[in-house]
Amino acid sequence: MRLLLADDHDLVLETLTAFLSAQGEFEVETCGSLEDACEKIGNDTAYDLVLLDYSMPGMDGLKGLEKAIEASFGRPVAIMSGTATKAVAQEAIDKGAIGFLPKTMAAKSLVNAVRFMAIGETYVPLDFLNAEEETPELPPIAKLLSERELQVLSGLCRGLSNKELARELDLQEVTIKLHVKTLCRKLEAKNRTHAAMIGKEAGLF
Amino acid sequence: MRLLLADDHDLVLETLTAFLSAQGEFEVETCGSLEDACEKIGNDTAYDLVLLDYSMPGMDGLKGLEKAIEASFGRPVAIMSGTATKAVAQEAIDKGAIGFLPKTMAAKSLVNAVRFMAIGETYVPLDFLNAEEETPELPPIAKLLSERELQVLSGLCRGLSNKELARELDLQEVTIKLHVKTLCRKLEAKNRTHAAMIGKEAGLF
DNA sequence: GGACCAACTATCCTAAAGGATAGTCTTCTA
DNA sequence: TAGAAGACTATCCTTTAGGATAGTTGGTCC
Repeated sequence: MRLLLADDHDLVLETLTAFLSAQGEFEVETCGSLEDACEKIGNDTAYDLVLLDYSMPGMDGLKGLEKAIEASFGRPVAIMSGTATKAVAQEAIDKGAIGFLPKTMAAKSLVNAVRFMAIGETYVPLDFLNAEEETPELPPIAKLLSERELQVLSGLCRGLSNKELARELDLQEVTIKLHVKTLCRKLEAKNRTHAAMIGKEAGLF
Repeated sequence: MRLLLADDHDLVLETLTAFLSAQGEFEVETCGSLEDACEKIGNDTAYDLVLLDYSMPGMDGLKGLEKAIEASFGRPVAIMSGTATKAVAQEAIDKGAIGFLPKTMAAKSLVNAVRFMAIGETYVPLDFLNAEEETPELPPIAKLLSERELQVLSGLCRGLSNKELARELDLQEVTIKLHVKTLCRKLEAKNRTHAAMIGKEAGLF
């Protein structure tokens, strides 16, 4: 079974290669960028599985995945990552990846996953998909504000005036002013500009 | 020689362990969080070297490094990371780490680095330290603005009024207004709030 | 039903922002 | 050394923001 591993972290690449090779059933080739990977895929006749690191030169999010899939003529391509979220995993699958491997998975599971994917079965670790959404850190500020206030804050962040905001939300200008005031009070902001910055800082918008 | 590896990425942890063990000269123990690492360091008499992943539960930047160093009573502790910058590496050394290992280094170099650090020598890969600073992307917007305008923009981002800004910069309020106007023109912002958001978005401040 | 609350509206007012035009410096340069 | 350019100031004006106070509506809780 022939594998292609692509990762710019040589340490990971080499140790992983050593590990898989030691299983006796895999013939592993490696490279350090998406470009090299596509070239190898194009030149060589057949890898049973291609494993791409998510944060590797040339990847540019999942655009690199699409390129690799295109180059591979339907043979399995999977994504592995140490940092990517559940959402990214889902998107990778949607874009045609045969699987998603978080680097937090056990090495033993990896072997099975690779066998699985090489025969064309989609693989994503269940515990990863079922994990709690890892960003409940957004609402500490969002919880303070009502829905309307969040809409208004969003407008502030886009530099809208009260009048424009009133039109957009189909409200009177005075009402917007009121929301801006309470919003500033809740966020402890000195004015609309400050409020917008606090919202931005908190990662909203 | 006894090593302790701490990383929440099991895949990396296990393959790395397998690789180092295969060298025949290392006895490797592992754990998956800073807390576990500190406990092991505390209980056990002597590791020749402790290797901590930079982005691991409990690390909280380099605060975790300080905790581990404290727990280790002067025995060598090093940081490894796949993403951290040169600046982080420097800071780690400043805070007492015996070394810094990017995951982009070759596995073979790792073995030498580990030997080196275990005998108390500081190790950071030269090519990593000499690498170009990877954030010259700040000035594309900053270059458009004069020094004064940047100062004013900074004030906007802190939610200051023109009057406060005038006091801070020891200028007249009208002058601040002028700067705000030209600044908005250059940034193509509709108003001060929008300008502040653009500045924030661009990573200034 | 009454108390309460949230969202919204109205009127009135002051302060701040935003814009225009003109003028004073200093500094750099043709 | 004239003149262009940048930073700053002055005066005048309009629009917007921000704040206070009071009133309406619709829903929820007891």
